[in-house]
Amino acid sequence: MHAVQEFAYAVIVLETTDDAVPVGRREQNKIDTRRAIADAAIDLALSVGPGSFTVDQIAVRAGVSRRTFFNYFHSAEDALTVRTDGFLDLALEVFGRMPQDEPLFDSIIRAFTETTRMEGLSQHGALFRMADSNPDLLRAQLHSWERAEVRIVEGLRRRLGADASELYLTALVGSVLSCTKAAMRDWAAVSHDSTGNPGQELEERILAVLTMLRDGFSPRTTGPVSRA
Amino acid sequence: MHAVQEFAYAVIVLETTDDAVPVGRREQNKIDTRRAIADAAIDLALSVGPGSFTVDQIAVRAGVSRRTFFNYFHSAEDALTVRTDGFLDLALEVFGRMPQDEPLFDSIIRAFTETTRMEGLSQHGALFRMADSNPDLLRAQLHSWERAEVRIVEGLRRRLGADASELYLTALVGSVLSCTKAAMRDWAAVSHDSTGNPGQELEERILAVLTMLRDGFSPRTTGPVSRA
DNA sequence: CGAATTCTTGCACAGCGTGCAACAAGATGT
DNA sequence: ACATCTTGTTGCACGCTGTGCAAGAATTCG
Repeated sequence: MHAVQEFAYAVIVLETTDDAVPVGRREQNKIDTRRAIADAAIDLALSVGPGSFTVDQIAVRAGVSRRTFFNYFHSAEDALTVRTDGFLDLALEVFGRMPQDEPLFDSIIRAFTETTRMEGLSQHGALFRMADSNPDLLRAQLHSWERAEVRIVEGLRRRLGADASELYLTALVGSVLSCTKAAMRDWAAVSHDSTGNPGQELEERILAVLTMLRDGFSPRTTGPVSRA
Repeated sequence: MHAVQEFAYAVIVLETTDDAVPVGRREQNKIDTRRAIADAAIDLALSVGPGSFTVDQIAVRAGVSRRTFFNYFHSAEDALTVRTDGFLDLALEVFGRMPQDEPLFDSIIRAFTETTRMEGLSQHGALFRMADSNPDLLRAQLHSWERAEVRIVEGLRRRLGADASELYLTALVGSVLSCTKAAMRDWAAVSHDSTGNPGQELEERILAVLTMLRDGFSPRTTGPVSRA
């Protein structure tokens, strides 16, 4: 019994008008279920804290059986990484739309900074901070970045062709993601009590740190953004 | 009943003459037990493959109860990261011995390349490759690198003083570790059937990739090492 | 509508991770 | 050497995890 399914028609109409891709009922139900589970997990994590709830509770809240939960995610923490996955997937997609003749690092920087503007960032900060006190969640998030790294390397290989060695590609992408991760961590660490535009603050950090990476690290430039 | 403890005397003598730090029996037993567990886990992983054995099997092989295993490690995969932890700890220690007036990146590069020469690398490659087919082990390893990142940031902060922002530090260390990780992955991927000196091959990769990072990535240099 | 496909669900089961209390081994002081 | 305190080990119990399997329900297809 899908709790989600009650809204199936409405959602289909909305999604269809958006994508103009008439997706079947099966596929749509799976998308909805996945969403419902992820939302339930995030809600729970935000309310009672990460690691303080069971898979059963997520399943109940999502209107799904325990077994079905495990058909979609391997663990409770995995359900909390859909936001991270989504962000990185979107960044990759945006990157794919960049002009091929543009300098590589300009494309990379723009891909990430522009992605920041589209994504709802409200939950990202909280999720990031949770990882500080929850090793399992941290691992899940690290895995999420790792999976994205593989996809991005593939996308980059398509752009650079066979010129670049595998080592160069993985080192480059790994560094870019490490810097982005550092920027998001730093951004998430500052308390977001309605001070300025959060999205812009993140964008500035990403820009700063990726520029630093492009030009080579050097101790003289200690970075424009500093924290107490 | 420690199986390890049978050798307690001999080990103590050896260790004491090495370190000149007379460590108590308690502490020494813990070190031995930890070693025994880790060795048992790695042996099992190498023989039957990762994820194909239980904690009980590790405990039995280490001559320790199941409960004691969990006093030392949180999971079977955690016991497989002691090598990675050791490598990164050693690198940090070597880095700490570098002259303060040396250019930062020279110290970093030398710290890693020299660490490669001291560490027994036989198991590192195998452990790295295992992670490809075992998500849990991959997560554990990623976590290991993450923990090291924190320690290294701290060590670097001590060297750079308060000049460097937290964002700069984490981005720098994260990139360095990502590059090193990429080098080790690339190195581990090639089959090590007695072709040349494995240690040197790894060292070359680390040197290449960290130099690239220091000078800034640029698509013209596609990296000296290429794979089929 | 009937058949084929695919998803959900309940069940069962081995294994995980931890709190707890009893016990053993090492450390400490006289 | 002995009594005592501290610290580490062990077995037990218990709830939760993750997965294979088969039955049933929903969707798709002809």
